[in-house]
Amino acid sequence: MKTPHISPFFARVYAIVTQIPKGNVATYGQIAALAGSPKAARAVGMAMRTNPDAPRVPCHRVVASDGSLTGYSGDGGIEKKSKMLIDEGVQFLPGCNKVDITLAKWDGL
DNA sequence: AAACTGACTTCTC
DNA sequence: GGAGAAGCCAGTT
Repeated sequence: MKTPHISPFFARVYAIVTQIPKGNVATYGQIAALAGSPKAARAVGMAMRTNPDAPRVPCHRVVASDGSLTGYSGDGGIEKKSKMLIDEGVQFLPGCNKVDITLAKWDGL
């Protein structure tokens, strides 16, 4: 693996996202807190948008604070993202295009 | 070096 | 309950 010229914060975020267990999801705020700044949710989102290691970083496991799927520059957009989460075993709220963060939120190890 | 932008979060109406 | 505005962090231009 090559060393992409990314800032340490980005690397930290990617590491955290990569460590999210299957069937669970994490919020941007949670990742930001683990990265060292609980209010850097926006920066975390930017890291996902940059996503230099798309297949390596399960950015689809990262959702908003209320479980809403946001962003996803990949193919299919939110639709594809929700589909992947369902395939991973993440519970979704009925009638809403959001994940059941109440049950699927990552413990943060 | 300064200003703008962005896949966020939270409060208030 | 839904919509709008403000605040925050880090990166990019």
